[in-house]
Amino acid sequence: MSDLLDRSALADDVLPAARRLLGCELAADTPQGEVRVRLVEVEAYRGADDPGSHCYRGKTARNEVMWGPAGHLYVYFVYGMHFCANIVCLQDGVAGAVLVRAGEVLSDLGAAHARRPTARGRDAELAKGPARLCALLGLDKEANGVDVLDPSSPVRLYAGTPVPDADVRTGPRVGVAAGQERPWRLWVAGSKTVTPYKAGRARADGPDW
DNA sequence: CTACAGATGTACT
DNA sequence: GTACATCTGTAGA
Repeated sequence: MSDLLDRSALADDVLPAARRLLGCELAADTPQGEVRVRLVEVEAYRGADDPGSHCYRGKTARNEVMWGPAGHLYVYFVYGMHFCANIVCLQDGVAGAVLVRAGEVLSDLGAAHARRPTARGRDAELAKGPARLCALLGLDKEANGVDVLDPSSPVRLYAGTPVPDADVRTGPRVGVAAGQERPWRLWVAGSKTVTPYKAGRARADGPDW
């Protein structure tokens, strides 16, 4: 058990925020009890200069919370089927968020498998991928805008155990215009729960953290 | 591993 | 209408 993450860890810029979110623990109340995961893969988005961001074209009803204060959830529905969750970063009025892409289950595995039968008993598939992680934690449009740094919220973000620099890997994003190859995807080396597809090539030499 | 079908919100033309 | 801006599950090799 650990304390909630400090909100200031998300305030400065999306890349250091993403770096800090690795190793944090996201917990949600579900009918099967509290489900908790350790974040092992994240991806940073910043509205102003990222064509891949939902906010690149400005504020809409859908992406509104991404423009708000840090520490809230931005949950959106995609492809008519799936939910994905971001943790909002930066100052109120500035669009930025970190997409949570994968996690390792820390809570009861039986309950987790009951929530995600399509994992077919494979622990590594419980929360591998942003929509799977949302399904596991029960995050849907009801969770949009929730403050995960409020201890009374149904979804909470704990500081967890920081990941050493030596274990952090970064990769360029794919499908983004040339010149945007900044290491905005970060993951924990060696985790079996990281989405391997669209493999941005791993690099141990990140920016100067 | 690769391929593609899935069911349908959101923002665009 | 159409593409999709952050996909998943299943089938088949």
